[in-house]
Amino acid sequence: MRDGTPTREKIERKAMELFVAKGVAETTIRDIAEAADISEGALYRHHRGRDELILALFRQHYAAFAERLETLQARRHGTREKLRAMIEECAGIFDSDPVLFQFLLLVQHHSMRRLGENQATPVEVVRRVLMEGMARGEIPKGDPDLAAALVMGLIVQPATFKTYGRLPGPMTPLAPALTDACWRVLAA
Amino acid sequence: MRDGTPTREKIERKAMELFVAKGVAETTIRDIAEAADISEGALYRHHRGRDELILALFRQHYAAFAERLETLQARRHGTREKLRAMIEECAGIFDSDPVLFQFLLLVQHHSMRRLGENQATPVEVVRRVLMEGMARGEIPKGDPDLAAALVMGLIVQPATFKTYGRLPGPMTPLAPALTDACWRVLAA
Amino acid sequence: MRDGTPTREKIERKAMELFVAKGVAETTIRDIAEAADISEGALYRHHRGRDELILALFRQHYAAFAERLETLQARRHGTREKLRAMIEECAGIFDSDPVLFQFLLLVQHHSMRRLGENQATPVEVVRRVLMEGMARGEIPKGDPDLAAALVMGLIVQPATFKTYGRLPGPMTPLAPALTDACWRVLAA
Amino acid sequence: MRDGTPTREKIERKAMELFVAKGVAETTIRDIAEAADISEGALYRHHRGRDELILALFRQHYAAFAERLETLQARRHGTREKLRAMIEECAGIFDSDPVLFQFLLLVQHHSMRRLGENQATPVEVVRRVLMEGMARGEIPKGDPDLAAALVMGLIVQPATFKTYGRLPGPMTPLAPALTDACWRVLAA
DNA sequence: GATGAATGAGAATTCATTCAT
DNA sequence: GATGAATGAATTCTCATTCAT
Repeated sequence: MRDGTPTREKIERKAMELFVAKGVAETTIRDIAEAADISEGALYRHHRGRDELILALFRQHYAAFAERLETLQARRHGTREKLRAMIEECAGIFDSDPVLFQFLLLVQHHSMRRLGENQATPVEVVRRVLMEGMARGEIPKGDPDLAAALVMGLIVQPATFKTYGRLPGPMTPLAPALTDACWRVLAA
Repeated sequence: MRDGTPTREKIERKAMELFVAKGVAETTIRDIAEAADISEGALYRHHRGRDELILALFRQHYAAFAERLETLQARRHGTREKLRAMIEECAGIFDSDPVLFQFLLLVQHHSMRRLGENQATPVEVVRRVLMEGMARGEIPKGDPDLAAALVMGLIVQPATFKTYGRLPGPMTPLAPALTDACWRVLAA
Repeated sequence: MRDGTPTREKIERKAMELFVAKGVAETTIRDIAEAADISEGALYRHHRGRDELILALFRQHYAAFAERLETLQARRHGTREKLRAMIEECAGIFDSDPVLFQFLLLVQHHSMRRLGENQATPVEVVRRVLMEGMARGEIPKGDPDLAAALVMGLIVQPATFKTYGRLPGPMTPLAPALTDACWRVLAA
Repeated sequence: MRDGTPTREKIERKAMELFVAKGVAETTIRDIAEAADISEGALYRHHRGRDELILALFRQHYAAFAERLETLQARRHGTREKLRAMIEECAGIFDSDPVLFQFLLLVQHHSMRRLGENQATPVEVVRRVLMEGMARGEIPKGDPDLAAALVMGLIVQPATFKTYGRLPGPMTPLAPALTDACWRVLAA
């Protein structure tokens, strides 16, 4: 019997590419089916519908991304070192799989509202690292949510600039500078 | 004699509210007409079509916003002071007209690609301020685009957090802290 | 401005004809639009969707039918006379608007489940007339629901036979015989 | 060695249940396959297709039902006794296999049109019994089709009421009353 | 000037049936 | 013999835009 797994993967990969390239709302089922080289109807064997596909895609990668960051930070010691590792990872993903990165960080708004409470998120990981850093006295005490917002801003916005061509080249070489920037902001 | 302007303004205001609340793609002409309390057909007396409405809305406010920042910064002396004034202005808009702020900074991506080269943008203003600061030696020389990205990130991301309820309260009280953060990041 | 009422009426009349001729499930929106000589989309200005159209059609005529029976029976005195009038009315409708009659009595099953408690129904009218007849001692006391079922069966089944061609000719000439039959069944 | 028959029977039984519960048009191949715990494809090993399944189901049970009635009536003497036996049988089926009864008498309309001329039907049996009763002078002469319609109505409508919960309890206790009612109607 | 009915071009979805494994 | 993935043709529904009144 035919195995549907490769098809499912192709659908999801192509869907993500289209979402990033054209926008989620602008991408139709037909677009996806065409890109994945299957019929429109076939898509429904793998996902209940358009919305479910988007959400599944988002949840799945968002959670995986959060987990990668979590694993990385857990292996390091010291807030600065943890931050450095996470930023490097972000930059690495941006360079090796820009579609994924953009999908997670730029396409997100609509999906975020449906994520549910106990979904692991990259923001949560960052926030926790910073809170623990504050607890250990490595960075001055303050609002951990604000701190997380600042760190996220220092990562996401350069990525956005790169996406729109305002900043050239890969992101990885920028990682040390971003880590420095974060540190300066935090080490008030 | 009635003036068509109030209707036009009502359309645009309601459209913006809907774009922010539901998303641009998810907002229909019918939604807008209903919210503005006019018929669908009447909308076409004020705007050529849906796309034109969106673009007009965006261009108009984006340019006005850029101009406000430009005026503000021109009146100040010193990069830090200019930055402070611009951040305070952003925070003020966020607090007094959150719909506008969100429309400009969060709903934007799709429109941005069609903005055309010579459209004045807030990012341009920030970038120029930073470049001049570098030229005058007030901040260390570096990539002005990267510097602009970092500053924008430190403003936009906290705003995003506030929008999604991750950070409570108004934005204005945060302005000094954000200015500080920017300064630390820039004053490498 | 164009008045949509004639269109709405045309849609509903043609829909009913098709429902009776082909069956509800077998009738598509396209069928209806074609028969009513409008575009498919236009249908949605008049009804929220297919299901709502069916239900509206059913409720509206079912209630009107119940009301006609109610008015008729209220004007008469004596259970037998009331029954006679109602049966004559049914036969009259069957002959003058067979589509309506068939729609109400044959197409109904699915809709009946969604009718809601306080919907007036022909069955209720018949049941009440019989119950009052029992109270007044005009017919022997018994289960009014069973009595209503028997009366309905004596009307509906001949109508069904006529519909399928098993019984020829119009229904009105049959009315006296049906009234007699009802009376015999009830006057146990 | 496994026999394919149980599977076929399971398919047909589940299909009938679904047809009665949801309606014929609303029941999909997938529904049936799921209920019968087989794959969609496997269904086509037992039936040429959906329509064929429905028709087979109907023909088979309709004919069997007619035959049961025929056998029963043939064993009895006197029209009234024959009627009594048939009504008791109907009530018995209604109580022991309500799904079958409903399928045959309530879900039928669409299938009936395709039944073909020489298909044995319960209505035919009833009609013949009544015609013979008229010939033998046991009941007054009249239109045998009308008589059959009246008898059918007195059976089917109470069953319908029971199905929709308007009449409570099993049907068998009602059989004598229904036989009486038929007799009164016929013995004009 | 305004209205909202109507159009027409998709969009998502469903589903009987076929077919590779 | 069985499976369930894939197809393709409908089907329902949406919506920007036009147009008669």
